[in-house]
Amino acid sequence: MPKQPAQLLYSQIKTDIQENRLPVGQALKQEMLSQRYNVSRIPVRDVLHRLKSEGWLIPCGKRGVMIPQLNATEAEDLYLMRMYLEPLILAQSIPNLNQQMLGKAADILTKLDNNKDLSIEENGELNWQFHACLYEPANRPTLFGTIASLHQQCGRYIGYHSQKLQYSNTSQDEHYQILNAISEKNISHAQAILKAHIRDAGEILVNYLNDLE
Amino acid sequence: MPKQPAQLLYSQIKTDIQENRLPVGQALKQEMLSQRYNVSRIPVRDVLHRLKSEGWLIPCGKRGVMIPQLNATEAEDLYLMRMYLEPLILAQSIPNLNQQMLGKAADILTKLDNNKDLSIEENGELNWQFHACLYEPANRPTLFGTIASLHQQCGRYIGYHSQKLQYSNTSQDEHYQILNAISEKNISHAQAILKAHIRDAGEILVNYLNDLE
DNA sequence: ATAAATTAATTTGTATACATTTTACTGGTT
DNA sequence: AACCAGTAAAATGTATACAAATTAATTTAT
Repeated sequence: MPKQPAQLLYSQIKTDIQENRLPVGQALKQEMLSQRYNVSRIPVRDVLHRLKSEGWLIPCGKRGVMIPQLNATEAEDLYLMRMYLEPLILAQSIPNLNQQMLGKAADILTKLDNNKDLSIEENGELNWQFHACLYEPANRPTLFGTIASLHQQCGRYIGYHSQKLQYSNTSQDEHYQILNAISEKNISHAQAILKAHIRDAGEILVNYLNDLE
Repeated sequence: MPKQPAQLLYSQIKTDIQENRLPVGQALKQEMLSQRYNVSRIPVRDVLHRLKSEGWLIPCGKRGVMIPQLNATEAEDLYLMRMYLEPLILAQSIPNLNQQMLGKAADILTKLDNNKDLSIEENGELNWQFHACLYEPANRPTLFGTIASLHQQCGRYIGYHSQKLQYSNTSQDEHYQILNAISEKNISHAQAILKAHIRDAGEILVNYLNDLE
């Protein structure tokens, strides 16, 4: 999908952060990265700034940036926000949802069921696409954008630990339940299941992160 | 406060957007901006990217950016999110709040009362400082960061129209009510007032924006 | 005359070179 | 031995120059 060289660099660095191939907790040197990926420092700087604004990097010292340690409180915050914002947009989406969109969502779930051996990123991407196609009909670009950004940030946590977390089975069950409630246009029920779905995933992740120490 | 040249550029461009000194709805040319502010295109590019990620600019065509038209739906989304997120962080903050912090908040309200002829930015900045000093004790950097970003984006709307909106009086009343509920450690009451406070401000703004057409 | 295609222009993206700032180190003093 | 100052090294920020891409204008064909 990404064709421009800088877009590629962005994906590469993000993946390398997600899979722990870059040093955590110490300043990332632009020179080092530009050599590693064979580009000049200019696109590196662009990407670092972008990743910082997206929460993948945090300030380090007066000017630098670094990869933040995984942190249970941050994960808790991310899921807390999702818990409250996603039911909001779902409520606005349901009146606009048609059969075609429900079908599209169902197809994504089928894909998740069938391809059991998806890579971390592919799995996360499909999961997001499912949620996204439920939310897009709401026609709320700003709300949608914030939610998308929260999902992105969750990706940093999910990605690396998904092997150990493996809550995908119960997660899929809940996905189907949400879809059922939506097709019945039962807004408050759909909201409740969605909220519980996010809370469950968040709790598992937060507990896991707390057990690391 | 901003000392580095690029930080200055960032503030300048943002202010010029807020006060309508730059063309809305058409591509912002890097060359034009670099001449206007007497810097090279490199820092201009940095600032444009940053402002885009913060919602002050949106994509325009395949590569450019532009200043988005003020939009009632966006304003509604921003206030909707604040309505749900700020009570969350307030609940986590109240147990940690001490007298000193309450005093600091009260001082800010006094400043808002006394200096009736504050500039748009100063007023908005004080308003944010009041909210921020209530939320910081929660020790929730991620949640806090998202809320701060939402306030920033609201600034684009408030700033330009605050003369005509002038809801500052009722807004100040609510500020004091919130502070009272907090000092009594009545979490749910404080949350309810805060939520109503945000809803009121949002409704006034959204109605105003809708009347523009 | 309108629409498609090719070419010219404008505009953005990237590399290299240089200036400024920050960080690390060395040497001297208490 | 610890701490501060001053200097050297490293890293980031910025300017200029050039390449790639997009947008516009012009030409050509139907």
